[in-house]
Amino acid sequence: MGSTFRIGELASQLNVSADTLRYYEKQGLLSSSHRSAGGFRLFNQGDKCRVQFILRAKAVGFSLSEIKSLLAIQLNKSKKSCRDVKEITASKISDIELRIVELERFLAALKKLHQACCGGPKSANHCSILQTLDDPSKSITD
Amino acid sequence: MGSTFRIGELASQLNVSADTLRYYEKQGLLSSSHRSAGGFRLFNQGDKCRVQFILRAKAVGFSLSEIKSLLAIQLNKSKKSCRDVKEITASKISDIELRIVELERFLAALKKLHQACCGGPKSANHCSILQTLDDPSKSITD
DNA sequence: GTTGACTTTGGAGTGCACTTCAAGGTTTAT
DNA sequence: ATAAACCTTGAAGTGCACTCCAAAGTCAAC
Repeated sequence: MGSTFRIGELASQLNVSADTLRYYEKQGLLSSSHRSAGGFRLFNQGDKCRVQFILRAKAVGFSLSEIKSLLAIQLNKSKKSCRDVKEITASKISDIELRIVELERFLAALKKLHQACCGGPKSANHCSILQTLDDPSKSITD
Repeated sequence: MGSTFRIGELASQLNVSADTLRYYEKQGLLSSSHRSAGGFRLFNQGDKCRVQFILRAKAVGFSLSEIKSLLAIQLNKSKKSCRDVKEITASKISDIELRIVELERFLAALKKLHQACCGGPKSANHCSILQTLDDPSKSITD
């Protein structure tokens, strides 16, 4: 229940290196408060959840500093008001919604391409993402 | 119709720097074939579409080398068979589908958080992404 | 035909997210 | 008590995707 792990154990459980965890700590994404008598870092289940959150956030493309600000919603909880939280979340929500839309555009294009190709050994002259996806009227640039 | 632009014009049209376009060329994402008599790069509408594709792909999180392989579906069209294309697209499709799922998980968590917060000036003690999103049973790590 | 804005090249520098290294100190197993 | 496996720190190194620079060449306008 109240079990703790040393850095190597947590690292292997989460498929990251101990160095990476120390790096996250240095960047302020993890705290370094719990230590053994000899100075070894001790992590608990809550720390593990925190790291898992970081890894998931990274997997969907957030930078470490963005993740830090997401985590800060909780970290500075006594300092931030609900109004702040509502603002931060609203901006992240539209962020993510936009990315999902773009990803779905890609997905549709790739699926179209996937179906168009016969799958046979003939040359792929009629297969091109550019032809399938490109719609100059919809530019991503601001 | 057959109009061409120099690097600075294309760059400003697409909100990137000329250096970035040269960098893409150096990395093999753009060709350097069309030049003026004096050696200036000349881009056409097709090149512009290609860069727009690169920017969109980057925006959803593809690395330049991934984008290169996506573009290669077309570039090497005479060398690649439909079978190759079907393989490449299939793997990218499941890639993107996974990312959409993860993004939607985040989105749901953020929306929940957004609603939970009253939006008032009170402290945000009950607002935390970790509490909202975390489900240790669903790890993203392989 | 010269000014000024633009372009060329190669090479160096930047910020991010690690990764590796060296020289030690800690823990556990025997 | 000692070996083996683990941990500590700071600092240097890596790869990616630019970004900036200098010294030169090109182009359009006056």
